[in-house]
Amino acid sequence: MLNNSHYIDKLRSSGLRPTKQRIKICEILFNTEKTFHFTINDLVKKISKATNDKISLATVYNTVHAFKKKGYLKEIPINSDQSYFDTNTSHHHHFYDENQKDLIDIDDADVEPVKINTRIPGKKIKSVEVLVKVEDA
Amino acid sequence: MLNNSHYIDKLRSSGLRPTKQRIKICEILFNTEKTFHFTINDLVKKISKATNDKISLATVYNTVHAFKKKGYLKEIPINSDQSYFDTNTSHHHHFYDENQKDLIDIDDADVEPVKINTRIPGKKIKSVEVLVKVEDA
DNA sequence: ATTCTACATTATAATAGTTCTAAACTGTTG
DNA sequence: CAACAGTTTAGAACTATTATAATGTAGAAT
Repeated sequence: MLNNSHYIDKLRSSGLRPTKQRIKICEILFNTEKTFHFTINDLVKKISKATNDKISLATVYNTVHAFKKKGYLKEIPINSDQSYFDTNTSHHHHFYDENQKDLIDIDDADVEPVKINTRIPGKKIKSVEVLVKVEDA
Repeated sequence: MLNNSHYIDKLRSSGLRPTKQRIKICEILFNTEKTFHFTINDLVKKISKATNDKISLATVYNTVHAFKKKGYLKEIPINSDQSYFDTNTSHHHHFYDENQKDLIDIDDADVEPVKINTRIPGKKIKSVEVLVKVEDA
């Protein structure tokens, strides 16, 4: 168990009360060196491994959405039966392995900037996401 | 009611029996000059406008999936509460208007080819999809 | 510190899209 | 035509997600 004061400050400063559920979820999501992708279901499993006090499913959803809204998580647009989230909020694209149903980051240096030479009048670009679907060769 | 023999041939030659439900759905999806995007719900509405003999929801799902498998439709990867399909199966990317929840084709000439300078060993690229999310300016 | 209040959590119900089931039906082949 | 495999169908089942409403709790006010 590491020092949680960092998460407490982070939560408080973004207007989220540092409840023990949110702190626990912060530990699971942000205590790692490497960023990763997960579904709600993945996260629920990680939580039940990491603690004895279970967190209700509704809270997991609420927390993930709150973190997404605050920019601590990104949702990755693939159409799957469930939503994928990414703890790496920096700009980057993804491979999606359709056999393994696994998401893999593409280092932004490995993608030439995507140039869109057209616009929708009255609209501004919010994001440009590249999804490279791969399958067994 | 146009000449359906074209659809009948097309279906038969791809190993799908030309049932009246499938022919009707072909008419709705492929009789237009312009390609378009739709959800299952959109398609069900179109069908009920176009015919009195209703087609069961299960059949609509079955047919759309069969057509997708045969390459007559493409599924567009956005995470929404429902799946979007595209009758334009040629290579192109999309704008997604988050306010209107509307998909708009991007002419392939308006996008510089996306270069991915990395590979996953043992995997081959199946598709490269760019989704440009836009919102009210 | 105790009380207060707005925000959070919880179990559960509700919802919505999609898939499954198994019986009835139909196109195709022999 | 008979037989069979593929197809359609209504409805049930399933799954991810969201809503509900009661209970709990963090932080501020007293």
